[in-house]
Amino acid sequence: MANPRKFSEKIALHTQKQAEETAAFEQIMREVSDATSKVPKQHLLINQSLGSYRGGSLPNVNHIGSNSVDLKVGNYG
Amino acid sequence: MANPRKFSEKIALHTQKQAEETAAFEQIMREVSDATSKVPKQHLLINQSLGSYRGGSLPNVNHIGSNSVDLKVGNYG
Amino acid sequence: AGGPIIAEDQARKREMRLLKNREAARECRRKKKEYIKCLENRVAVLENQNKALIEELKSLKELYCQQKTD
Amino acid sequence: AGGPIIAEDQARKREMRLLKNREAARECRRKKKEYIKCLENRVAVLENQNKALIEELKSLKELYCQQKTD
DNA sequence: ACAGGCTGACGTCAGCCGGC
DNA sequence: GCCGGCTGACGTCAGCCTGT
Repeated sequence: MANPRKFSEKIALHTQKQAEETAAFEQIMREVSDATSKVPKQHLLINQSLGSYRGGSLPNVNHIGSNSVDLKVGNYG
Repeated sequence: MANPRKFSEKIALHTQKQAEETAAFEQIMREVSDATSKVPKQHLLINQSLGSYRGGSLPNVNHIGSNSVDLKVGNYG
Repeated sequence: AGGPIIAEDQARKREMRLLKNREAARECRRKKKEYIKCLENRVAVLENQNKALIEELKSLKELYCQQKTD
Repeated sequence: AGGPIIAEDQARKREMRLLKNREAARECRRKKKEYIKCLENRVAVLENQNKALIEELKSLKELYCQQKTD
């Protein structure tokens, strides 16, 4: 049941899990972003220029004909 | 070069990446654990009983003959 | 007699089975290939999310430690 | 004449190629199967690490927000 | 029970690419 | 150049599982 024989069901399970995990990932990223955007106390300092840089290059599985979806992560700044 | 033809090289690349990512994962987990173990200010309250519970069931790819290694994550409490 | 006629039917039955299984094998290979692509893509996505989560954890930890010294 | 002898050599050459390719195909199928298992196991590991990182991020965020109200 | 759909494994052919 | 190792794709056989 957890490991079906048909490839269609395996693909369906993986796409479903990927959708759920991506939703949870984006949710926690937004929550942390919202929590850190509210300045700690009343300091009001703009110290968010460096330290939160997200600019990694994407793994790029096949580079052509790989039907890759949702490979890059958004910028939750 | 990034996508070899031989299966041996593909497996080697994946195992290498997995080792690096596991090392980075364990390192950041230890760092966060050490940072949170030092009590904030001088409150000295033991409020770490609930909220940091890590006891998820493991995905269990094949349950037999899957040669799974490093499937479970450690408890960095 | 009716012997050769029955033999012809069995031969056609066999060819039908082979034809069906031929097309099924093609579709099965296609699905298997698609499944491998799905796994590779899923690995890439999880890899990026892991890196992003680690970076976010580092940033939040630094913020937490900095604020703890106040 | 030497015609049949050359034909025998070519036949043995062919059988040798077929035998070699036979064993190579078996090993290739084995490696492919092992590669798929590797991918599935890697997905499972990344999945667990992802969940653990998200939980750690939640806990640290709560600690950060709680301390921010002091 | 029995037929049919999918898949695992086999052997073969064709093709790519690195080394001689 | 050409030759040999690996792999992609094919058709076939055997086997499992489900629906009838």
